[in-house]
Amino acid sequence: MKKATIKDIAKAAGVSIATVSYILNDVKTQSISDETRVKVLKIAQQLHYVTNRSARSLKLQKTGLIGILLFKDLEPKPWSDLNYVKTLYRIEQLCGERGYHVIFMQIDGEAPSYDMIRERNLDGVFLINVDQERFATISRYFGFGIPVFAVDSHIEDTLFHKIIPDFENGFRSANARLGETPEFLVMDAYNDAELVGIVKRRSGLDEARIHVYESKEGLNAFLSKIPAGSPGIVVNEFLANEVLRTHEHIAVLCTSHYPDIVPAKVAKITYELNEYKQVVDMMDRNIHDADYSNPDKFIYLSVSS
Amino acid sequence: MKKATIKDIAKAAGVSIATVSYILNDVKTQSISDETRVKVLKIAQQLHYVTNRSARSLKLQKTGLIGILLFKDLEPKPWSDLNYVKTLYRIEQLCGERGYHVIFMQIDGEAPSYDMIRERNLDGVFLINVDQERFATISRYFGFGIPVFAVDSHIEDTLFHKIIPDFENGFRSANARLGETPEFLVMDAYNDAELVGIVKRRSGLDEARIHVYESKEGLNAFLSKIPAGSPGIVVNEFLANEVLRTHEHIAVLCTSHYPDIVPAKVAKITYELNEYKQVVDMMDRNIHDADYSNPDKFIYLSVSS
DNA sequence: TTGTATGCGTTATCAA
DNA sequence: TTGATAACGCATACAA
Repeated sequence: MKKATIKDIAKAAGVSIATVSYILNDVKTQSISDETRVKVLKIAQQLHYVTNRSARSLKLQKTGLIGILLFKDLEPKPWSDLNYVKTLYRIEQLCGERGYHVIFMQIDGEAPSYDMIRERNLDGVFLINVDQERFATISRYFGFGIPVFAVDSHIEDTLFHKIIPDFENGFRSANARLGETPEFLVMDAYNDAELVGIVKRRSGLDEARIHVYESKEGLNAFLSKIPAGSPGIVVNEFLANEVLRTHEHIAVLCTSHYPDIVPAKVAKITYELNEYKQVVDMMDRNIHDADYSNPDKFIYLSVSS
Repeated sequence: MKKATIKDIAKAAGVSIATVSYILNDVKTQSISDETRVKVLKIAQQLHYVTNRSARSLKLQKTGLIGILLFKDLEPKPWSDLNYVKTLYRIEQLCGERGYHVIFMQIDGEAPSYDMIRERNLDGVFLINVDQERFATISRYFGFGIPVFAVDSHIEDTLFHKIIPDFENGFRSANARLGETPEFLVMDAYNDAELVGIVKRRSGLDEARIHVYESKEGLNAFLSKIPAGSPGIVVNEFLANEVLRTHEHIAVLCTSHYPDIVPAKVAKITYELNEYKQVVDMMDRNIHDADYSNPDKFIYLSVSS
């Protein structure tokens, strides 16, 4: 049993292909008699018609496809997957609500091929965890006006949009929750040196008081030099439990969106995933109006209240 | 700057469209002079030509698209995401190596729309965590000969392939590692009642000695009735740490592929993700030879040695 | 209010 | 060894 096409519907209804297309797409500039409209719609349903996206894409030069490219960590941390998957879920859901379908692809190894992006004619792209170097390579593959968003990455580039947690307000809230000025900061290494620098600067703490996580041993060595009871801040909830063994007076910035793993009594700053709604809307507009350009190149995930 | 097409190459090279297509696709039945071949290939590269998959799909009636549909849990557990994402990564990678692209979609809510499957003409589909009921609905959407694989689900259906951990050998290894007969079993509730039943039966333990996890409180109530020191088995590494507080003599079946979260001293049974290679190969063959049919409807992830 | 005809970029059949 | 050309299924400008 082959799939029904517009032609099949037209034949069954005794009308032309064009008429069927008008009705199915609800084209406003055409006026169709109610009689033929209901007839065609009914037959379409009977034949289980669905539109063939390959054909439609070819015709419209729009595929309705969004790429989510995940750049794998060089040395993966157990928790990074959780962060990424949460982002993936959120974006997929929002794209789905707007009628887009999502192509998911991991970027791995030294010389990955980005052909997919051009072969599939993606309407928009999200890059998760991209670092500066690979970004330079990949950015040559589009820039033909398709909207690109970098998530959890900091890119020195004025052309593309970036989405990162609002560290500035995050630290402000953390300080407020601590009640006193923090004396140390423990943070994740991320994938990208730029992003680490940003977090460091936003924290307002001296370099000497900041520890970038590499290993449990390194972290413990750092903590052993901090007097017990000193107030501190931890960026990334997955590092919090380790710190809590020795230092209880901390506030945690839950940048991985899994606050539940931190004990309830600890001060937690969580982030909204709601900003992605704006982001996907922005992308949507960008796709429809080729000349739409938005000056907000930075989108910050806001601190939950 | 518009994207170059075969036509552009043909014009630039002074040959016909057909010739270019033959060369690019390396069609064996055609013989092409070396001269034109290198000329065309060179121009194609200069123009940064990539094939337009919409057009190719339309013509070939094959899209090179594999769907991975993730059925969200009704009450999600924090660890289930980790399991799913691991599977997603693995399948995407294997599909990518074989030239397929992956469409990822979450299935959620009461009345999800499965139109994507038919609109995009997927070449193959993986269902993750599907339950019996939704499977019945979705199975009507294909069955037009496209290969379907159910992962981490147990479906009463002889038409489709299922992939689940090899519980039988898992329990056998666990028993061996314990050194004595286990006296209790703690396991995850999964999404699907069928799968729970399977695990229970394979364990060989009485119903009264089996606890299906619902909440921490329930688990602790169950454990409080088990004498300390009794040997037991835990299915799913994410439950292990909770059990370990009171019962140390356990063996853990790491069905979520994150064995690292369990302390090193504990007996762990891990599963291979290698079987997915066979699975994707099977799918690949299925796609190319429409009449290929494989009798092995069950694929078990094997226990690591 | 409806129909005809063209083209989107490919692949593949047949002819040259 | 190459080239015209007909589909694939759809959307739409233009005719009727």
